[in-house]
Order: sequence, then C-alpha cells, then structure tokens
Amino acid sequence: MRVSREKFAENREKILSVAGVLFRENGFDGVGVADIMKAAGLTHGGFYGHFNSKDELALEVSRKLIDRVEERWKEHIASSPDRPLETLLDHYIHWRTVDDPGGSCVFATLIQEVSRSRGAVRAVFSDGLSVLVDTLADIVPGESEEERRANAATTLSSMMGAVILARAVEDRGLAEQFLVTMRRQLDPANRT
Amino acid sequence: MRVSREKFAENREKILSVAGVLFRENGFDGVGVADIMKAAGLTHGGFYGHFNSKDELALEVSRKLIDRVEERWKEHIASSPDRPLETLLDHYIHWRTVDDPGGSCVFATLIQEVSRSRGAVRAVFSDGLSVLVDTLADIVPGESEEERRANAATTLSSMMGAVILARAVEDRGLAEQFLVTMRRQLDPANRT
DNA sequence: CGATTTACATGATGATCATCATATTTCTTG
DNA sequence: CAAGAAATATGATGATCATCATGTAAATCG
Repeated sequence: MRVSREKFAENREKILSVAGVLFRENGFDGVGVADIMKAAGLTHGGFYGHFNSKDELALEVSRKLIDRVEERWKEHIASSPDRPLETLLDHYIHWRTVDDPGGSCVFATLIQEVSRSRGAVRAVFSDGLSVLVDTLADIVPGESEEERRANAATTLSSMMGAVILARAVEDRGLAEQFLVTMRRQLDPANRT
Repeated sequence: MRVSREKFAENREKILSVAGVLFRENGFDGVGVADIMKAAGLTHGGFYGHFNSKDELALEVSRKLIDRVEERWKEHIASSPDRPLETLLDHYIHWRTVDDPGGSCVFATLIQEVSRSRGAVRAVFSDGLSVLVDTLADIVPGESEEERRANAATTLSSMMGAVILARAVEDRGLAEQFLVTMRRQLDPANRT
C-alpha cells in the first residue's frame, strides 16, 4: 500500500536510524536487510524502494554517523571554551559509550570491520578520522602546530583504544581501569 | 583416502594456522569453512573430522593466537632487560603490524568483532587482555604498584589504538603520524 | 597379509541472505 | 472523484554457508 510523501520520507529516516543502531551493535555483516526493515516497522521487500543496495545503505549510514560524531565534538568544544578537551574527554571516555555501542561513536564500534574493506565506506571513515585529528589539534596542548598535531593523533588513538578495550573486557574493574586511567592521563593538567 | 597419523596431525595444525591468518584478515564471519580448508589444501567435508564446529575452531585459534602474543611479548621483554618497554613498543608499533593483519596481534584485528559476542571466545580474549596488562605492569614506569598498573592499562589501550587507527586511514602520512607519535609518547624517556 | 578402521572427498541438506517480481492498496494529480 | 503513479507487502530466486551422509582408498593392527 502506498504511503504519503511525508510518510515515505519518515520511513527512509527510520531505516537510516535503526540501521545506524543495528550496524553499530552487530557490525555491517551481522545484520540483514530484513532485520533492519523489521526494526523500522516495515517488511524486507520495501527496502529497495529506498536504497539500491545494502552497501548503499551502509555508506549513507556511515556518512551520517560520522557527521554526527564531528558535530557533537564541535558542540562539546564550543560549549566549553575554557576547558574544551576536558569536556570532550568527559563525554567520550564514559560508561555510556562502552555500554551502549548502538548509540556510540561509529569508530569505536566499526573501525576494524571497515578497515578490512576497500570502497566508499572505508574512504568515508578514513576522512572522518582525519577531520577528528584536525579538530583535536585545536584544543590539545602543545607549543607548536606540529606538536599539537602530534598530540592530537595520540589523543585520538588513546581515546578510542581505551573505549574499545574497555568493551572487550568482562571484568568491570579492569574496564574501569582502562577508562579512568586514560581519562586522567589525557587531562591537559597531566601534560607537559 | 586415509592418511597417516602423522599427516593427520599435520593437517590439523595447517587448518589452525591458515584459519589464524584468514580470521585475522577477514574476521571470523568473513571466512567460511570451505575457504579455510581450501587454503589448507583440503576439501570442506574433512573439516568435521578435526573440529566439531566452526565455533570450536574459532576458540582454538583464538587461544593459540593469544598465547602467541603473550609469549612474544615475554620474549621481547626477556631479550632486552635494559629497555624492555622500548623493545616491545618497537615491535608492536610498526608498519609490519599495520600492513600484515594476517600475521599480527589478534587483538588489533578481531577485538571489536569479539566484543560483540558472548561466549568462550570473548572470555579468552578478555583474559588475554588482562594478562597483557599484568605483563606491561612489570616494565612500565611508575612509582608505585598502583601507578604502574594504571600506566600499563593506558599503554595497552594506546598501543592497540594507534595500530587500529593507522590501519583505518588511507593516507599513509596520517597513518605514520599515528604510529610515530604514539611510539614517541609511550617512550619511558617522555614520561614522568 | 588380510580385516578393519578411519581420514578425506564428494555431494546433499537446510538455513540464511541479498535482491528481484508481482500484487495490493493508497496517495496524488488532473 | 477517477485514473494513474507509487510505496509497501508477499513471495520467489539464486547464492552462500555450516553441517551432515556416504563412498573410497589408504593406513593400522592382528
């Protein structure tokens, strides 16, 4: 049955949104088109009225989620001109991120699967990381531009690494160790 | 056709070995039993004479690869009593690791896929990380036991994070930035 | 050396999945 | 309001995959 133009647009957004959650929770390969459509309240056949392929969906979802990360980071930074890095770290290195992969940073959930691929999704992820380094370079401590870029690269690796390892570990105490100690170490107060 | 007891054992090792490479290159879900057997020079049907299921193979491979990481780390440490951490970092944070996922650290290749699962493989990975933290705690700088354990946790996250991000990025210059700056930052000479 | 065991090959089975074809129903447009 | 367009539902298709059944030939054992 046909639905209104408006409802059609809504459905498209719903598919993108639930796919974003399911992909982050289960990986691109871990979710089927039928799962996504069901979660969106539709049946599998309608999918191809919205997207040409699952790959195309993955690409659009990736773009959207990466844009969202970039936006959020910029919001956190803008919201706290005095201590932008601290604010960003407080939001990123957090149990919420660890315990809710479906609502968290795409990189912290999908970067390994994407690294194995060759294609548009990988390129989008790659560019996204580059933007995040640039963003961090503006708020990270360092005497020179060069030193700040270096600190930005290590800070990004460390932030994501801590969340990724915290998720892998079953012992909550050890997971907390990853989070808490990294949060402390990355604090500008503990840097040169 | 039956093969000798010796050849049987050889075949089993070959399956474990090629599976280790293929799993790290493509993920557990990215390789089929038939792919593995073909790479081992056999046909798919014989697989179940060696393992009860693909899951069982994944578990054995995981155990083996994690043991190997632990052994290698201990070897690097033992081989260089003066600067054990530097030696370990030199080996881990390296283009070789980035460019040859099939021959590299299991954690740097499969940790996200495993984190999404619930079962024996996840438990083995979790314990493995715990052992690596313990191992690092002996060679990382720090005034107290507590401080060394904290440094071990951040060092582990950072090492793995840098390799994971370097792999994700298509720009070799940026990838190098992740590696080189992290290597420098983790050097004991640059710590308190 | 003959009987039996057994490792592997070939091929089948059922499940899952992406994608497509067609039918149905409702919106949109004139 | 009628006619056509279009969004979704239902069901089919072919591919891939894990697992199993059976046959065969070689190794082991008595």
